[in-house]
Amino acid sequence: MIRLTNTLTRQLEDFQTQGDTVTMYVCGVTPYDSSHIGHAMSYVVFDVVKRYLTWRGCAVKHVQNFTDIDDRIIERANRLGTTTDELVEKYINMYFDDMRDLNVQPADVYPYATQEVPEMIEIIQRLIEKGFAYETKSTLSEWSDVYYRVSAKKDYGKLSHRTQESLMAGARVESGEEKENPADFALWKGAKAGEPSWDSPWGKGRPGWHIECSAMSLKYLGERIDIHGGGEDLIFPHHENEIAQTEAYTDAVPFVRYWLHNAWVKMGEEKMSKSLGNFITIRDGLNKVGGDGLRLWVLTSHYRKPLSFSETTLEAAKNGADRLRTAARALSEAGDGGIDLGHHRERFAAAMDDDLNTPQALAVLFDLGKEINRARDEGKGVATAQALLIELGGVLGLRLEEAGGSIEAAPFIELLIQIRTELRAAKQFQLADRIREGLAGLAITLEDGPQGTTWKQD
RNA sequence: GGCGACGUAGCCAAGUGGUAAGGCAGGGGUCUGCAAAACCCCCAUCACCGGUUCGAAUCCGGUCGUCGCCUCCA
Repeated sequence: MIRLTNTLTRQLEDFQTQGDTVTMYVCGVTPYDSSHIGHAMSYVVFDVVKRYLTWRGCAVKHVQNFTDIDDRIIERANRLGTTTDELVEKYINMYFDDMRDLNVQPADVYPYATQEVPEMIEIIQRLIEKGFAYETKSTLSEWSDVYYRVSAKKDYGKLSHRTQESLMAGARVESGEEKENPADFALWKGAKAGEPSWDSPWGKGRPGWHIECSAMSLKYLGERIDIHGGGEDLIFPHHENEIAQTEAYTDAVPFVRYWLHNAWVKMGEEKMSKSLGNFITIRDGLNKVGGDGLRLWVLTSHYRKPLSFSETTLEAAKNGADRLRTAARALSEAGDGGIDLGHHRERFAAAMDDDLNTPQALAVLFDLGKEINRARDEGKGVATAQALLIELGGVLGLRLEEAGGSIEAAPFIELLIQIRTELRAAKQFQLADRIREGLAGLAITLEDGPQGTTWKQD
């Protein structure tokens, strides 16, 4: 039985699906800049959720949005003298490149906020009709804003576990906004001069941030979904507001069965974030330690605990990934090496069942790797055990079967290895070493073993 | 101020009542043409104080410290 911590109840709950297919909605990025390794953490975590559920026999339908219109995008496009469309396209492409190299499986649908505006308008209209929203004149725009009326629903605050009173005390009101209540939030923003806008019953404007996820999850996954995920910092206000809107609109409660949130990446003692400027991009991380290295770094810590970033922890993860890869790839005859494979498989599943305890699951992989190495040193065939290591590593999204990096050069490397093997057999060690050193200069490491020579790319 | 999380070896990090997983780094060996890898061995009593218990890192109370959300944020 898989158990997950549900943010809504703050409890570890048994995971049960409502239908044949698990429906999962994950909040995507706002593509106005490169993604940093904090984003990598989130998408790796939910990729592992999906891979694990799939491994356990569930079909999963995964939807992830792109917020392709918002203040930051407009501001940045203006500053760079480009259009919001061009800016967004550039960073979405970059995002897909990052995810590909991180071995994150693509979502089934990637809706864009700007392409779902009619659906959002329909929801907003209905919310107004039902008394959950109201139109007001903004002093910043010639058109109207529409706000969600927080006081209209008594369970507002249930996800973040806050009372309406405490929220009203802390709420901020931008100048020019004409809200009934400081805690009310925008469903629709009247267009200011020069902003991209869409026609609506309230004039020209654009959707508020939260409404897109309500519209998209409804459209692509239905009124009740199994899993909704995202970073911890989205709990309030984003997900709180999503619940309010969606449940007010559909009356189907709960809108989401399991709310899952990952903690943040910390730089030293602080949270890594765009606004603090203390981030490193996914691309930088990939260049330093590769896809498996970066994934392993994320998964060595539990997803609900802050993840420590430093050059040292990143390097440690890379070295750990190399260790697993060595065990998985060493040449060997068929056989289980006398290792109890079922036991390792069960331990792995037990760790993952327990709220996705990836640190423990990884410990199982390292144990298995050690047993493989030991058995192989004793001359036993371990290919079957290696297949299990690769399979379980694959559940975590690791690509242990691959040499790492680009494999276009593989045939040439294999040829050099063959020549070097002949040179060594002829005791031409100087020439053999020149080949090894030359490859080392190209970031290719050769390792000689009883069964032959293997290589890996750093 | 409200809500929440955390404090485990040099570093990262599991473990939530029965005498501390795993990884990285480090030290010592074995193996190897050399190297790398691998293998073997070594390396903590869990922030502090008090309590409950036969027994606590794990439960309760308190102290100190750190961080997050409450405003855009994965």
